Amino acid sequence: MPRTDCKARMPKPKAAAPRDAEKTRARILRAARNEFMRHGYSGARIERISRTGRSSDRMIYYYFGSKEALYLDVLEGVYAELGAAEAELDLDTRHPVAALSELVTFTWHYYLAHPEFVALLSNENLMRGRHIAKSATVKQLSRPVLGILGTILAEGVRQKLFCRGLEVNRVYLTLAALGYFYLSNRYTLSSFLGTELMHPNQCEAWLAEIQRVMLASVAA
Amino acid sequence: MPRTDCKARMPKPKAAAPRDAEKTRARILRAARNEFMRHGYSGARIERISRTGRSSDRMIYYYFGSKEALYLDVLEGVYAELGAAEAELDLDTRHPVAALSELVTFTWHYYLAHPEFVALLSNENLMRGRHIAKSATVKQLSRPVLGILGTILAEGVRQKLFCRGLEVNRVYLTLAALGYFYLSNRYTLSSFLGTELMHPNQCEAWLAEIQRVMLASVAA
Amino acid sequence: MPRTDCKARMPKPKAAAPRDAEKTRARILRAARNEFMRHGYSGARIERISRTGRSSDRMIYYYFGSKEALYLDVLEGVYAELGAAEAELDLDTRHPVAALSELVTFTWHYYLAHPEFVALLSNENLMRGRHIAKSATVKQLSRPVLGILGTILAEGVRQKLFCRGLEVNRVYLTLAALGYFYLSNRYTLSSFLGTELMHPNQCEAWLAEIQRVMLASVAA
Amino acid sequence: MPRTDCKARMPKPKAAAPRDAEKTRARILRAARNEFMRHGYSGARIERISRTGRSSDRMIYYYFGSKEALYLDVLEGVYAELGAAEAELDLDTRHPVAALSELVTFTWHYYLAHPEFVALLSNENLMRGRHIAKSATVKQLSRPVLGILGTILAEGVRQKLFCRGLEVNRVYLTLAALGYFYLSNRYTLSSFLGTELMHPNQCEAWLAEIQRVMLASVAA
DNA sequence: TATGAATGAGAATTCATTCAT
DNA sequence: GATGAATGAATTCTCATTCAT
Repeated sequence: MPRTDCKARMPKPKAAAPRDAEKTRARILRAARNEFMRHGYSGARIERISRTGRSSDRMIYYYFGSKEALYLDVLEGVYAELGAAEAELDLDTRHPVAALSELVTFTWHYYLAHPEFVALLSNENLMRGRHIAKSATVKQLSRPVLGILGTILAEGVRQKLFCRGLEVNRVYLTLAALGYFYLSNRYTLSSFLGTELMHPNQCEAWLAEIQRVMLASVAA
Repeated sequence: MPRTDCKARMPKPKAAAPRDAEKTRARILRAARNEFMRHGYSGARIERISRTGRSSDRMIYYYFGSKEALYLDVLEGVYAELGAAEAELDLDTRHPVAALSELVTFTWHYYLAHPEFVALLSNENLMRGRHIAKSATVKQLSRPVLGILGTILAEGVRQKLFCRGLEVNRVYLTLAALGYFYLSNRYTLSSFLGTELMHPNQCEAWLAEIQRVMLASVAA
Repeated sequence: MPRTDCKARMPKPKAAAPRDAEKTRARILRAARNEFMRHGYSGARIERISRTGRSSDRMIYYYFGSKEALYLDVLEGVYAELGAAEAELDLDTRHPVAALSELVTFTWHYYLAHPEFVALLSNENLMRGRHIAKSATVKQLSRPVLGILGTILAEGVRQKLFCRGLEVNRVYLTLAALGYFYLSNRYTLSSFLGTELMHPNQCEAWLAEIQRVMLASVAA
Repeated sequence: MPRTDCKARMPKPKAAAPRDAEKTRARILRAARNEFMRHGYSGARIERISRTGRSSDRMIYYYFGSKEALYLDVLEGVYAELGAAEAELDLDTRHPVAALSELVTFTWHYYLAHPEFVALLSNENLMRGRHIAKSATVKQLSRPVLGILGTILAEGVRQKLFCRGLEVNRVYLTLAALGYFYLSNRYTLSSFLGTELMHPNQCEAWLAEIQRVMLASVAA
């Protein structure tokens, strides 16, 4: 039982006394996002969050009320950001192949750049969507991506580039699955496949593969 | 007083105290698998496991030594079972399309029938593969599937049914991703897509879609 | 209902929950010292400490982090107190015999008045100095006694009262051994010798004996 | 939380199946002596004893009944051995100085060769002689040393080599203290004095010092 | 004579949360 | 808006000990 870190309260370390509600709240939220990503809901520790966020346990309760509420806030934030990013997508649906390709790229890069999104979603699913079911906010968040994809597919069919009978939900599922799974399961996959999946070259190659598969699967 | 049924009860009212090491160990293991699946590593409770397994906390430590060791044992078991199932696959590689299709079906049904496999793998990845990295056993387990798939692809190319340049790892990733993601993320997906993904019809339809995508992606 | 004395009691019937960190910490430390003295490290119980210290198990971890850290804190405190007491010694080294005699008396009385010092040291030695080795603090504590004794001996030699060739370390060892052993081993000794060693008369007599032996052993 | 040693019960390691009551008992006793020496009563672990003694927890209860009874057995053994060794002392009391010197040497070497004696006695004292008080056996054990020492002192006085008025108990206490303390407190002393007390040279020198002090303290 | 399985009481430690200022 | 002190209910794990064979 080595004494690596000293957990005992020492008299007044006093590092930063913010006095700025917004910033404190934001720091906590950022720290929480990181903590929940790394450890999941059960594994996350209030104390670690408050420490990382240079605040105190007490403040977390002051601002968020409970661990669960904080978690929900994080979750909603992560969803909202994705929604916002999707809303900014400006695809030229007149060129369905290019548009689809761009959508694939966007999705992949989003997952890649937002590991916390992937981790939090996986965690939420592990908990059988317990929190997401509760969140009114998440349900109201617009996820325009299905609409966009629908438009692309329709135009593709009209231009006889894409085959008929494509279901937007299924195409989206394929698109998401190919990007998400590669990242969410990278640890066990690396071990199984013996490849360093996160190496930039590998990532690029995988994006190309997703593109290839997606196009093949919708092609007329 | 609790209900006393016809047969006279001896002074030991204990639920079950069988002097059978193998069975006790197995019951604990089964209970643990279920608990870790439902709650992840951190959320799992030793006490719940011992209760479900009709044993005691103490016996868990007697047989497994620690929560972590128990978790590892569960993980290894789940892996070993998949390996064994894959080893029993008997595909006729002379017909590559049918063989690939069967492999897809097998994989999908395996995930579907073994939610604990999906959940435990997701959890392990959430923990950044911490435990799997430690397990010598898991690394030694044979996963013959890559070999099988390689043979199928080679034969497909030889018969000019499949396109050249396919990488077995990537094809496998696609195959796994399409099945795994649908199930691992069903809660958030259901909420987002507004579909009841686990309805048998939906499941069947999704298997058909995986088949379609897979074939399209390897077709010559 | 517990006795309600004249002053009206607020809803908190708790024994003592003083919002005074210093006092709480001190109470715990005192209780711990007592507990470790009585039962040694392994035998000591966190729960007993928290009860005696009118606090809670939780607070012990709040302030000290672990049982081991608490033990170390106690040990350091006990050492520090001895160091402080030695530092206050004001011996007139011009009269070496009297000074030595006073030092003997001081040491004996210190051991006698601080059974926790004797017990904790014995316990620490039983554990092969495991904790003391870790403690940076203990090593830095000044124990001026060797210096003082050195001066006394030198002056005694100069005045031809003490014999030449005395080694300060050995003289100190003798001095300490004679006092310490009598107290540390009093239970087995009482049983063996059939004397009530802790009777005040016996104690006084033993001090006289130490004086006699010490003087005889340094006399010219 | 590293998994250094595997504490889980593995199916049948089966190393040695003694089938010799006496030997098994003896092995357990030896292991117990070692364990109690190293860890004290509270710190000692039945399981470690059974492992070291190549037996099982169950056997300890079979032969000794309880941890406490085992401890007592060890304690009594250690005392009995000392008594036996003292009984074998064959000092020529006609030469009191030489005889005293021999007794000193014997005592010192006994302590040096039997660290378990020193440790167990210290531990017993830490527990305020709780067990020794209970043991009828220990009380009956003859410790002839006081008689021997008495004879030596009387003869020394008769030969005008030793001073009058010496009390055998006190002389014995001095003798024991000087040897015992050096060894029992060697860890804290080493740290304080900065000497490697257990180095053979140091040990020899200390024996010489004890001789010197003893002679000086009894000399006429 | 021996053993593996089982147990209950307790041990240290953790954690989210609330109180008082 | 902020903080340090305090808490109670768990939670993992340990330990001496007994049961059944």
